[in-house]
Amino acid sequence: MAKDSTDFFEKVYDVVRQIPYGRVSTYGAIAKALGAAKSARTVGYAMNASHAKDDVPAHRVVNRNGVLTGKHHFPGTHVMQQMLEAEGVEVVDDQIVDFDKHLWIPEVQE
DNA sequence: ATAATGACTCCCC
DNA sequence: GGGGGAGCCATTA
Repeated sequence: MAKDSTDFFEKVYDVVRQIPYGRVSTYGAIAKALGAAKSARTVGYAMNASHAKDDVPAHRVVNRNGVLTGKHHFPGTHVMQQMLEAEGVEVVDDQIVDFDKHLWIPEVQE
């Protein structure tokens, strides 16, 4: 790695860090904010490396349906859900309740 | 450079 | 409404 390749990750981390407390965002929204709307999948890949950054709230990032698709990548089983609930985000069956209300779009809020 | 993988998304049946 | 297949992009082997 090394190189500017990490720059893409940095951009993803930067956006994720901007997600306010009690709010969530989607891979597509983040990818779009980065200028690569079709790189939603790549954003998820970047999140895979987000474990190295303890300041990246990956638990606030879900798929477009508001489903905790990446919960399996967390150390615990319901860690991601508990974290969201701890922030006031209601989660049921690995899915965020009132996702539209908790949804936060970087470029719009930006 | 090619092929395979993945925390996604869209289109079709 | 639910399920299956293809597309896109970045990383790794």
